[in-house]
Order: sequence, then C-alpha cells, then structure tokens
Amino acid sequence: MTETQIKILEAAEVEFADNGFNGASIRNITQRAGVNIASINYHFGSKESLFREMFHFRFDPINEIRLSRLREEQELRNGAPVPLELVIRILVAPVFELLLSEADHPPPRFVLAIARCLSEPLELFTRLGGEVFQEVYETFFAAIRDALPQADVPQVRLQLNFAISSMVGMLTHFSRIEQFAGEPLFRRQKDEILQQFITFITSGISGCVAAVPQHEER
Amino acid sequence: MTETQIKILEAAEVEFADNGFNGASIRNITQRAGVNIASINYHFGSKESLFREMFHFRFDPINEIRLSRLREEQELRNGAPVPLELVIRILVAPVFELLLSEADHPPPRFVLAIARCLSEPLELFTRLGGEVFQEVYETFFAAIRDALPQADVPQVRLQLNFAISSMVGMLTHFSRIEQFAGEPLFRRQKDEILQQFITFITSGISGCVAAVPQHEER
DNA sequence: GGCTAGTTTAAACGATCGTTTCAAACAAAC
DNA sequence: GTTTGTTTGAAACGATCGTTTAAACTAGCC
Repeated sequence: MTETQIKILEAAEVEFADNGFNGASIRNITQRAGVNIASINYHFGSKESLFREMFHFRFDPINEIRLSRLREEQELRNGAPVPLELVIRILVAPVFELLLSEADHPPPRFVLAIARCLSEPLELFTRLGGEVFQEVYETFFAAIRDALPQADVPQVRLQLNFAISSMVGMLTHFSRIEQFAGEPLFRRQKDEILQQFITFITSGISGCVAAVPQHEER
Repeated sequence: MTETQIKILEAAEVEFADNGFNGASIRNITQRAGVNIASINYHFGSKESLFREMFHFRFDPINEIRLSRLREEQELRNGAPVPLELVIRILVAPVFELLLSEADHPPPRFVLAIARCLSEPLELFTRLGGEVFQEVYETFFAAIRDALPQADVPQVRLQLNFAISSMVGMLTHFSRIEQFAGEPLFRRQKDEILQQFITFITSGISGCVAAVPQHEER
C-alpha cells in the first residue's frame, strides 16, 4: 500500500461521509488528498472500486473482531448459548466504539461514509453488503437463535433485520435527528449511549419473543 | 394541481425511490412522466423544490393523522398518559400501513423515496426534516415522557432518537438486508410485521428505562 | 377574429461528472 | 549512465447534469 493510496483512501472516507457516494466527486477526493486526479483510476481502477477497497479495508477487520469475539464466548461456554445481550454487544460494540472514540482526532468517518452510502440504492451496494456482511449475518443469526430457543426461526430472522436496520439507521440519522432535540445527545458519556443502544436492541428482541411465546401462537 | 404536476410528482416518487436524490435525474423523471424536460422548472422551480413539494404533499397528511390520533387518545383519557405501546403504534403505523398496503398496485413508493433521500447528507434534507417532522417529534416526545414518568428526560430523548432512527433504517434497509436471510420476510402477514416492529420499539424503550430505573442511578 | 395568460416545446447553456491519454518524471537494477 | 518499469502531470474526452431561453401552442374572453 503506497503513500498515495493511503492518502486517497483517507480523503475518500471524508468525502463519502460528507456527500454520499453519488455526491462525492473524484476531483474533490484527489484535491483533498493532494494527488493528481488520474491517481484514483490508476491505483484503484474506478470510483466504485475505490469504494469497495475502502469498504473492505475498513470493515473486514471489524467483522473479524466480531466473529472471533463471538467464537471466544462460545468456546468459553462449551456449547451453551451465549446470552442475547452479549451477542448483541459483540455485534454492535466494535462499530460504535470506533464511531464514539475520543482518542482519534478527528474521529474516523468511514463508519458514517459506509452507512450513508449503503443507504443509496445502487446495485453496487447490494453486492458489497453481501460480500462483506453475509458471514456475520449468518453467524449472528445462529447465535441469536441459540440464545432464544423458544422463538421460532422466521421470527428470529425478523428480529435480526430489525436490529441491523436500527444500527444502520442510528449511524446515518442520529446526528440529524439530534437537532430536533435542541440539545446534543452524543455529548453524554459514550459508554452510556452504547450501553443504552445495546439494551434497546436486546429488550426489543426479547420483548418480541415474549409477546409471541410459542410458535405462531397468538 | 394540474394534470402535468401530478404526473411529475408520481414519476418523481418512483425515480427518487429507485435512485435517491443525487441519483435521480430531471430527464428520467420527465421522460417517465411523459412531459417536457422544462416542465419541472416551470411548475416547481427546481429539483430541490420538486422534492420539497413531494415531501410535504405526501407526509403532511401522515403527520396530521399521527397528531390527531394521539390527541384523540389523550382526550379519551382526560389527561392520563397514553400507554407507551399505543404512542409508538400511532407514530409508526401510519407510515408502515402505507408501505405494506396491498390495495394499491403498485404500492406507494414515496415512503421509500423519502427514507432513501433523507439518508443523503445534503443540507436540504436537514432543513426539510425540521420543517416536516419537528412538531411530530416534540409532541411524541412529550407523550412518551408522560407514559414513562420514572424515566429521566435526556434518556427519553435518547430513546426517541433510537426509535426514529430504527424506523428510517427499517424503511431504507429492510429489503436489502432481507436478501441475507435467503427468504422473503415481507411475505409474512403485514399486520404481524407491523405489530412485531411496534413491539420491538416499545420493548426496547421500556427495557432501557427499566435498566436505569431512577434518575442517573446505575 | 384578435388578444391575453397560461402552458408546452425543442434547443441550447454552462458546469461538472468519471475516465482516458500520453508525455514527463521518477525509481531501482544493471 | 543507461535501461526498465512504475508513478505522476496537465489536458482533454464524451457524457450527463440542472437550468434557461424563446418560440409555438392552447384555451378563454372581449
């Protein structure tokens, strides 16, 4: 990975986060990175490939952390199910820790960039989402199903979709909705917000399962 | 409202839903509507104004339904708080009923159009969101606070932001995440999905409040 | 019929987009 | 110092963007 490529990736992150995929322009990215406009097509092939590269470069490590932490907890329990809240925490925390981290100045924007761009209905992102998240989706689906033996399978699918949708929605919209509140909500202790969100998702899922305790019974 | 304006609004809905705001083009919209390319600027002024018009045209009625239904329930109770689940139902149902309605062929796309476009980080949408949702936000914030007298105020704010983020995330991402599942989740009884989502949000909020029962007590 | 106000039309505007070109500059190996 | 392969640079490519123009059309009214 050359210095130029890294400068481009960092600039792309900011540009995508600020303007979305369609709104970001090659010229802005290269200008911000201080490199020539042709560099992106030379080093990455195209705007789409640049995004794919950034996506994998940033999210593959996150997903590996999620998978390894979950596997760790499962082995620690010798097959007994990992509690729901912990499964959710392992799914959610690695992303939000990065987003809320105060160590970095400025905080990493790629989470916002990816959340924003994934909201755009380009076919590219459907494919990319599959490439990057399919394994995590299936693994955590199985873990949640194990944690909730009384729930029927289609319902767990639905709950997991609620959870993931909420996550992406949070990342994309929180700062905007925050404005309605008239006061900054993210100023709160970051651990507290993360914990609240985890509790929100966990309670949401287990509340749904409790409401329909037996298979399809109403 | 002339026939041309209506044709444009309908075509814009589909185009925005399929391609987002930046991805939608005036030429595609007018072509789909079967009108001249200059019609949009003649009748609406600009692409942004067209979106604003569509947004208000479609969402103002929904917000009035939400506000009036809530007021109805409040009057019915003579000042006693409306139960949380009902507040959430009144907030969520009007949108999802439209999205899931099987009566219309094809189903109305403007919900998707708006959810998608709101995810784009244009300053326009920050303003528009305020114009359209501020009153609903404040009214339902008060209703949730009344329903949860034991919760502290900043926490209710946080919960409401979770709820709204989840809603928009659901609208934007559900169909894409659905692909991971390998089976269509939206095929389920539409009432069931709506009820599950309402339960999800309600349980999420009350679960958070239960976890921190007193003001800031941990 | 002529006039007016409102609407539609085809064509063009300037700007910006992602991408390509190709020569110059560079680095490392011999 | 020369050669070889890689990386940069300025400029241009064709395409598309949102918007504007000015002429043509279409009622309705005197």
